[in-house]
Amino acid sequence: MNIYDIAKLAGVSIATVSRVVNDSPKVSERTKDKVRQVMEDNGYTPNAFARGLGLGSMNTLGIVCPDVADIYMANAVSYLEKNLQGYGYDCILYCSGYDEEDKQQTVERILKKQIDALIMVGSEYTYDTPEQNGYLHNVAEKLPVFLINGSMEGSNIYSVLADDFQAVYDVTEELLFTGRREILFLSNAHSYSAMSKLRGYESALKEHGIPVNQKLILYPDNAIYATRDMLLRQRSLNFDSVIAATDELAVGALKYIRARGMRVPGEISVVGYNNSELSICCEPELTSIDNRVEVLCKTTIDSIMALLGGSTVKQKQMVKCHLIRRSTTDF
Amino acid sequence: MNIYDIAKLAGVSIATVSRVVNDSPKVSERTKDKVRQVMEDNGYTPNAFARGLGLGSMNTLGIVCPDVADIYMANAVSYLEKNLQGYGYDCILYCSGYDEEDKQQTVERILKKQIDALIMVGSEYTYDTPEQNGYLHNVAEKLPVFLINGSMEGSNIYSVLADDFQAVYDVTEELLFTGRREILFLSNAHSYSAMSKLRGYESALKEHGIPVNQKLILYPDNAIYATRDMLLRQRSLNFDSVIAATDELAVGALKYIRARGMRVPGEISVVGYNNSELSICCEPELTSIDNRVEVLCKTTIDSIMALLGGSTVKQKQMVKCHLIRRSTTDF
DNA sequence: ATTCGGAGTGTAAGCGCTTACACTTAATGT
DNA sequence: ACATTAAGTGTAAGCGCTTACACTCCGAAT
Repeated sequence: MNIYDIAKLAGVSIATVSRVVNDSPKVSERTKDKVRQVMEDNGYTPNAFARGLGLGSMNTLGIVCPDVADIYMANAVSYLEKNLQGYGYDCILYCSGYDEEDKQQTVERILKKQIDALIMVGSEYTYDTPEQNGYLHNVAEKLPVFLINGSMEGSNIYSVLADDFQAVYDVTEELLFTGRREILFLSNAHSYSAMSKLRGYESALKEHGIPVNQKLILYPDNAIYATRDMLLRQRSLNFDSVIAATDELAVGALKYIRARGMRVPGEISVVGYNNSELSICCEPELTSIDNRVEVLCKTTIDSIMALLGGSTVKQKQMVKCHLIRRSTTDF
Repeated sequence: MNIYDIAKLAGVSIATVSRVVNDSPKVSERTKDKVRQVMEDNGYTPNAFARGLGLGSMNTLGIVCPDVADIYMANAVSYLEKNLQGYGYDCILYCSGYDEEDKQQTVERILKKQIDALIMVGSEYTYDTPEQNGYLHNVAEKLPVFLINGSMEGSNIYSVLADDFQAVYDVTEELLFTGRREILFLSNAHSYSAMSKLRGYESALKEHGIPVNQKLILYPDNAIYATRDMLLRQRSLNFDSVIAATDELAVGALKYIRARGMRVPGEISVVGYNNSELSICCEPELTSIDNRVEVLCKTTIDSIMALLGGSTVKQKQMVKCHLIRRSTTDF
């Protein structure tokens, strides 16, 4: 059943059928009704490939993230998909993995699809050196690339970032104000946002004349047990508070603290990041920095729509984080 | 830059270029190398729409779930996407919401895309009456539909289910064996798998001569605080154990129990469902039924590939659950 | 009465690819 | 030496749609 069949059945030309499908104002209401009836009666759906060929677009975006199983990314993807619907866009999801090679391979796959724009969720897609940049620039040559929490210079590349630096700077200060001096920093990776957080931590310490102790900066795998076990393996590690780059890391720290029989926040304060479901699941409930995925995603969507609509768009936008105070801190 | 340009530059016909793109054995290696070189030099990517038009497929599947922000579904989607990659399939993700109307609308959107098969994650896509069936059958007329945790009769519809009935039956028995008699059952919905779980609970009680107390069957929203608060609102609710249809509900129960100052599992045992990250995040760590998303998804993928490969496939397959024993039960 | 213009519709030329079929070589068998 | 075949390549006809352009009406303007 194709456009010719419908045209024949409705007694019109294919051009008219096409116009009805696209709700062109050039067709009289009477004709529209007639054609629509025939389409409905025959369960006709226009062939998307053919439309894509003719129109040059199938109204599809790509969303890439290292892994949707990660709560944070799942939230982002969920928000993006649900809100892109309203604009008539569908989303192809790519889980690229964390591995450089896999990420590149994912990009190859994406290039083969005819996508209108690409959204990359996660600071894992930030690169400093030109060689690393390479593959993303290849993509950007063909379609606009939007980085959420990632940052990269380049034409056709746009980033929306949380102000992680400031958020960690501020919370570090708060910990200092409540008398904490040995603040353990748990990072999840060497990604852009992880680095921003770390710099926020270091800057605040320096600002207040506290030397940065490298032993207090750890990089466990981003999982609860992995973090707990790594901490348990450390010999003679003393700290009176923890800032973690994700809630998983923070909960891992809580598990460690519990294993050592210490009190939270009495002996050790803990601050998590992302304000995920984990932060209200654990005991005591976790003070966590909310980097507001929804706002990040909303901003990104607005930019995409503006760009696809022909407007020009800011290449870099920043969103403030919020500190959500719960029971693992005494401020 | 299209196939004609490449053909001209390589000094061959477009048929040959096409054959090279599709790695046809009918082209000599020498010609392949030459054409590939030209393609590479010019950064040529075949137009996916045109290929789709010609081939009748773009190797794309649809994945629908109510909401990827839900950890359980995020895990499923993640597994599906990562493993479908290897077969050369990309996935369009649809978050349908829980609302009937929204689900229907999602299906409309899906029908407009040219997809090879549809995977629906979640028992929310189960229907008993023919009228409700309607819209899913419409889809199934056009492409094969695979339900993960859903169940529906119909041609071109395939379901892969966890044996939730047996899992809950068994764990209910275990609770009875350890002397529990007032088992609170927390359900998340009236979906198919939720019903299976409930029937498992009721059957086990009946089997052991314990009357089913309807007051002990509750349906909170599937969120931690919502569950806790609902329990706090109940007057004179006594129970010595909890079986929850999700980990969120179970953690909500834990929060309630803590708020009431009771001990787990001493005074109250708790069993969750899905064995998600939450179950190792909370305190004490949660005994949870693992319905093995990976196995469900793996089974589904195998079925899809078999079907698309032309084989016939079982319309209904069942996967056994595993009980993961942690600290909220004393068995 | 005649011209003009706009509304509605049809014709046909793409869009960029796949592939059946035809064709050209060159190798093989007799 | 000639028929036969296989391997490699080209030609052209789709695939199902969009849309520029042409055309036909018919009412309004002259």
